[in-house]
Amino acid sequence: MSVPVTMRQIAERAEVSIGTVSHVINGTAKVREKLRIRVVEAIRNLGYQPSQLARGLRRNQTSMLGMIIPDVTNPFFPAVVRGVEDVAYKRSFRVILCNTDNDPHKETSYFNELRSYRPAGLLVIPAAESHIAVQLRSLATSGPPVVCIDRRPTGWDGDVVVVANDAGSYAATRYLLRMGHRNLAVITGPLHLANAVERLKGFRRALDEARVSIEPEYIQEARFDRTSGYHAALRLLRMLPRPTAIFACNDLMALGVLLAARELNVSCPEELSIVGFDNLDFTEFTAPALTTVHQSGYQLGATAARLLVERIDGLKERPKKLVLPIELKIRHSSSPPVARAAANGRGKRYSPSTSVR
Amino acid sequence: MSVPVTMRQIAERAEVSIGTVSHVINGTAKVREKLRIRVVEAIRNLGYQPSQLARGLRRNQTSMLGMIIPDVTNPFFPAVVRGVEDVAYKRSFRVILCNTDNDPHKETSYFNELRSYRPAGLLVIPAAESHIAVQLRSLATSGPPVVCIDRRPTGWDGDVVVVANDAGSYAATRYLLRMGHRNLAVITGPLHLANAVERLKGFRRALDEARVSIEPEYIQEARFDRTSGYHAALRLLRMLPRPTAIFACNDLMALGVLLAARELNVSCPEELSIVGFDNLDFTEFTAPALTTVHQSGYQLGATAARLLVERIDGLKERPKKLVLPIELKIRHSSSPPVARAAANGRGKRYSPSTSVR
DNA sequence: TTGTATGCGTTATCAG
DNA sequence: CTGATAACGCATACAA
Repeated sequence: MSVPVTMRQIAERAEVSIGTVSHVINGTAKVREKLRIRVVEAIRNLGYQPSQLARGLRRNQTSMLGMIIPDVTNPFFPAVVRGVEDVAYKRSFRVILCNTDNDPHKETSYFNELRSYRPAGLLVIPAAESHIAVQLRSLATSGPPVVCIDRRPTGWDGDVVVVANDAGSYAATRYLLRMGHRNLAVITGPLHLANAVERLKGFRRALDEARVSIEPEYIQEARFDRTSGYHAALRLLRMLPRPTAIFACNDLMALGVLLAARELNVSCPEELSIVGFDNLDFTEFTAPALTTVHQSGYQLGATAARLLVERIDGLKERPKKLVLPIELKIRHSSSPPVARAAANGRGKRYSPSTSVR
Repeated sequence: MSVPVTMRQIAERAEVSIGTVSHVINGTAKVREKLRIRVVEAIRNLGYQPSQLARGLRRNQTSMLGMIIPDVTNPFFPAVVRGVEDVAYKRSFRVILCNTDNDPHKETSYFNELRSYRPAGLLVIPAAESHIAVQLRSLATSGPPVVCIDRRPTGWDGDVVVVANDAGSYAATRYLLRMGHRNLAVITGPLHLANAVERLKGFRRALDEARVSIEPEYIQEARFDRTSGYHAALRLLRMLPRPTAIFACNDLMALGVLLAARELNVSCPEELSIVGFDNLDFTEFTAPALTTVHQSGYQLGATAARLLVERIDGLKERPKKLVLPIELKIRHSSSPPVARAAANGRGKRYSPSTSVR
């Protein structure tokens, strides 16, 4: 029992051929009940566990789903992983997770290595500077099916599951505008990322429709993390006139904004409204609680996994682009601009009685 | 180029035998420079990628590290994963992550399946009701090395990396006692978990040393998540006399306590001091910011991975238990008890002038 | 229905 | 140093 038990041993134990054993395991041929039982018992008794390595080699396919993500530590991704996990597990696929650390080289190396394990399918959330599209295409015909999540790498025209980024920031911006803000700033993600671009686009669209103009320096590009959001906010909050509202294109950056505001003694939401994007757990517990655009990481993952499984099952339709809906969660980091903001030089739109609450 | 290229093809291309190719790839024998170059070029040109499946089958060992964790979604674990990732990657091991959803069955099935991929080593953070110890032992001699992280499953006497749980809660409790609290309550994790028990033990030890007694109902067992922490806090806060301080054995539960306190209009820290454990990111941003016991998930993972790699390299010493240090982070959810608390019937230790701030 | 034999892509053992 | 060749554990086409 110390050395791994193989099919041969259970064949001997059950006094059948090794081929028969394989058949009862895979249900690939009818086996006389008597023998079947003997085989099953032998398997149980010897605690036999088929070698995935041998099986995969022979079939040229394993039952693993490879999943490549930029950073487990980013609080948005774990929910996506869970979504994938749950639907994969039901279909008896196992998911193996690789963390690229947002490093394109690591991404490439994981990608290649993963492939050589012959996974049934691949799920990838591209890294920031990902060049993965070229490798992805190379296996478009021959390799396992791939679906990209959350970000579409430039040059990739296969399956993709994303959220309605554009609609999300559009809704957030409209909300700010309706409350009377005219001095809006935005902190975007890295603009070589498709989703960062889309979020900026939604923001601009809302502004254009409302015929509100924006100074170029009110558009700050950051890296989707807290620190870069914090620094961008510092720059913004020192500008004159100071923006009365900042839309941060994800919650991590919104948190950075909140921290910067605290540091500069700019009160939120009285002097500064902040809106984020993602609806991460912590947004409920910051002070004040963050208004944000909700997107479901879990649904993102689950949907992508479902699509991937369909592809594995042989779905031949042309590449799909699935877009998940978003929802604006209004909490306490946003309010109408108050007179104090007007002191910065813009017109007064509120009487002094609209005081700080 | 559409079908995977094998060693045979690069052997033909380089006009050498397949064995030679293997030798240049693995450096397992000296090869004449001329041939070596030809081989290397062929590999580059054809974009050859060795089949990990075949290699693993032959060697009965792959270069994967299997990692089993209860729940990616639990904010403490991603840091651990990152720690593992970083040291593994440097040694050119790839880690494959499996999420058990805290389900012992899933844990077992992942464990067995993982084994059949012949990973070089296994890292496991046992699930709550884990019975994995028995399977772990079965492979103690024959299977790949295993190191357990964070929790030692009952019955497992192999390698383990944990934090100084006992010392952590001891420090937290002493701190509360020194500030004058005498009416302490604790919310523990599931008490079949070794680390939950240790944290409770540290709490008790501090109390015993200070000769402060505690009513049994002031010790509430919960499940290490926010919801169960919330409910436990609700129960606690309705007791008379009401505790003036609650030590929650992890931050998620501490957050639950904070929420419960808000709901019941019990102000923190004036009427209730809260101390957590873990020092998750969000603890800095709650209102008030949480005092908590810091433990480094990253170090936990990195240390465990280092130990595992040593074992893979053949380290034969007897099982190690590595204990990582902790550190108390004092923030704003804790303060000396005030007179108001005394209204519950306990002695007055503070003059009324120590008012609510 | 069941057994036999071949090959999946490598590595490792041996001759040469 | 290099080239055959035999496993590794399994699935499968084919024979019986």
